[in-house]
Amino acid sequence: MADGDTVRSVRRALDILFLLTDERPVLTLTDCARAVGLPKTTTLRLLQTLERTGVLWSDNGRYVPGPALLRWSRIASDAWLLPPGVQHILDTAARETGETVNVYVRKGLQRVCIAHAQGPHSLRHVVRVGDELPLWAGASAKIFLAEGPDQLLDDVAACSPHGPAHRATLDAWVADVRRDGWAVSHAEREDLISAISVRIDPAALGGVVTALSISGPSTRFTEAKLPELLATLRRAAARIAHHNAGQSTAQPLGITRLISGEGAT
Amino acid sequence: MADGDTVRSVRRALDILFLLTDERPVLTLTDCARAVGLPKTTTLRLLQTLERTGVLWSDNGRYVPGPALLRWSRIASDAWLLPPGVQHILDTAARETGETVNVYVRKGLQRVCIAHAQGPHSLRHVVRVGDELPLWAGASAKIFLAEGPDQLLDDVAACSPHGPAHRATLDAWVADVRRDGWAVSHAEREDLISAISVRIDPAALGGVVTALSISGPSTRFTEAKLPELLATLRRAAARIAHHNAGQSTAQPLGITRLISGEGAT
DNA sequence: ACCAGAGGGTCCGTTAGACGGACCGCAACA
DNA sequence: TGTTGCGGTCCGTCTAACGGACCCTCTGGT
Repeated sequence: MADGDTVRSVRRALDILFLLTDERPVLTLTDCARAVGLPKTTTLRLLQTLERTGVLWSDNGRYVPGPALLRWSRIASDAWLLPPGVQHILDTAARETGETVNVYVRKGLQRVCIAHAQGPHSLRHVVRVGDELPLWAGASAKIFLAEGPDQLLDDVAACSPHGPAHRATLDAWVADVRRDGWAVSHAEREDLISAISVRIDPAALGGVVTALSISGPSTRFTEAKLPELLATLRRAAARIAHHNAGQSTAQPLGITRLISGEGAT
Repeated sequence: MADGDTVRSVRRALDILFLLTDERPVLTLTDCARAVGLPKTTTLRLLQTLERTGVLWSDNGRYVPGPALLRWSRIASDAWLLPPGVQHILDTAARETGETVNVYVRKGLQRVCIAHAQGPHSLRHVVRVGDELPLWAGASAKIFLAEGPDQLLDDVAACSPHGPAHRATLDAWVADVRRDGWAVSHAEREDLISAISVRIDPAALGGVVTALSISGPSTRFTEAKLPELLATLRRAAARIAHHNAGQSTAQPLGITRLISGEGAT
């Protein structure tokens, strides 16, 4: 499936929707057009389409998130077993440590951020929900590698920028994680960034392997600080597991098998 | 702006996304194709487009909500000043009364459901987030009419199925709401359905006029039951207002002026 | 009062890209 | 071993998305 096998106008419409951020939840025609690099006419037509379907609301040329997004919000949170209370747990951990807290799941040879909270530090590591990161580096990547089959290690090594020789490193990481129950990374994927990660009990999340991580500038992730970060991390992971176990109304969702399923995208 | 001024393929893609519901968060190609009435080929192309952008995830022909929906979830909730805790308040009210609880805002000559919770009764009134209802009938409609300018009453009466003569009824309703602070409706818009509604303090919601309502089969909305329902409703409205006032980090959002702005769609 | 500039929105001829019928391969089932 | 139902691919047709030119309004400047 080449990229051209997708519908251009739909891609463009989604590009526009992706312009929405926490910081700028209001779009204007000209801003959109500039940002997505399309003529105003085309942009307007897409915005109007989004508006008429309730995805956006508009008035006087200002476009804001519409109720359709709220509808999907509910469905998506349920499907991902991320009830509202989980966000509060993440926020707490972010406040306690001052750093960025992220939740990842694996999708094929990538890990995807499905929830996050940011601490107060002005120098912070920013990963947004939906962002995809590789598996060949990073603290949470190691969690997934340790859970996956050997085949996964082969596949990841194969597509690693360090080449197939990276496989030995992966094996060492996996051994560490299996021994310690947690993982740390310093400037592996990106300079200056460190992270520490643990697994959330999959039993509480429909069997989906999920990694919880705290990340930030390496200068704040010293050996001396790690135990404290790890403690916060473990506490948060336990609270999430407990929180979900509480409302065990959680039916076996389609997503369960889906995410754990193999097969590189 | 005629309907033809919107992009067909985008409309179709959104139609597919609207197939997602709480009950059926997993889509398959053939199901979608049947539901939206399109050839499999076209449907597949749209699904693939949604998948490649992270809006859906797929594996073995099963499509589930993707992380992009989670990303928007966050943004939409913030923009609408509906932090996670609000849902819990609605759920509580739904459990206490056994009925359906809805939150509406006005958009032009319509009211739109922006949040809801369902009670345990198997016979229940179902309104989903994003659904648009008219202003010429219904308990929460009366709340909005009482808040709006006289012009609004004219416009609503003009498009009412009861004809312009309906204007007198609207005036009477408005007088009732302004006197009592709440509204009730019995089988006004739809047979067998009753509802009771109050206003949530706009000050807590960025100045947006918002109606909170409880609705269900008329047989359960007897005169004797109304005081109890009203008490629950008022308590929930106060809790929501208080909850939002608490986290008054709520910056003045774009949506604020937008929703309160006049102008029929 | 007048102009300049920017922004939202409309019109319409062109053509590229979305469309969908025919087809394939696979798995379950009889 | 034929049949059905499903997810997915191919490719010629033609429609519907595109975008340049244009208009209107509002705002700020002088």
